[in-house]
Amino acid sequence: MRYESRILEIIGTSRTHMTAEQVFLTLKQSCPSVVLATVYNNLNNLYRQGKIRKISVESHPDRYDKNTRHDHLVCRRCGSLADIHLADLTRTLEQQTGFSIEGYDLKIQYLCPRCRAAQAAAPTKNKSSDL
Amino acid sequence: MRYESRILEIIGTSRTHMTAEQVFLTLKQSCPSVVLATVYNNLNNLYRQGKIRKISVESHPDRYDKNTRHDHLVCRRCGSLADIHLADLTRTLEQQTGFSIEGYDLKIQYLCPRCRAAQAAAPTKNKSSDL
DNA sequence: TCTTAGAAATAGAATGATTCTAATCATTGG
DNA sequence: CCAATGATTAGAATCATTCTATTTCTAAGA
Repeated sequence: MRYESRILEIIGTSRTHMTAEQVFLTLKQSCPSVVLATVYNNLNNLYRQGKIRKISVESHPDRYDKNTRHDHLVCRRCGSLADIHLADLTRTLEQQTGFSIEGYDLKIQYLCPRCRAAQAAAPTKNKSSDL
Repeated sequence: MRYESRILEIIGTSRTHMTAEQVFLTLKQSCPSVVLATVYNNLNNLYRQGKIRKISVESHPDRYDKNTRHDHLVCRRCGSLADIHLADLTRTLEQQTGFSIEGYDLKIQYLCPRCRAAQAAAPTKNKSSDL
């Protein structure tokens, strides 16, 4: 896993939620010979090892995020993701479900500030960008 | 939207979380001429209208579910989904985030009873079935 | 140092899910 | 009866992701 640490670094330092493609393009700058499949392999390994998170938003490619405990705000209009740190629910959920749980994903749908503004101005439909 | 109500009915009465393909196959029994693209169109419309839910589990095709407020248990081994009714967090989340929120998705990772048993018996890796 | 086994990376084809495009088919209002 | 509009169909196209086969590395022994 020659690229693992580099990929981990890229994801760890990114302020956005990158797709495999974006990770690939970034990595390619320092390692021009790397190939997309390798990035997928590495991302999957890191994910299986629990070192990164994988976030699927309907109708968007999967995104990867550092593994610190936090939740996500998802804009229902442009699909953009924002991190948010909320109280940990693990305890509560274990009590409520009666299961031993391994984790959870909480995605909150809202209208991001940008889309809120856009919608106020003109109720158009567009796909965006800075996820 | 000739098929909308029928599709809504199929999803509403299903005890499982169906993929577009499964909805298609079921619908085809009563409407043999229907086509997969139509099912996708209808599902997307219903989803946009907020009449059904769309659930994406990494590495599995999207699944559709009735729109009653509930959460999901996702087996990290076989990807199966189970419904669970937990207390509504909307209020709490609005308070904590400071945003007006439109909804949320809570997916709890666990090991489903079947996989728990399988793992106890033999720690094999298999993909399963009854989502 | 040379050899080799196993792991990882590469290239590119293949797959699977989903969307798109264009053509056809109702249904409704005029 | 005739557009006009919107839904459906067929099938191609796209996009993300995985797979297969081949090659390259690397590290451990001989």
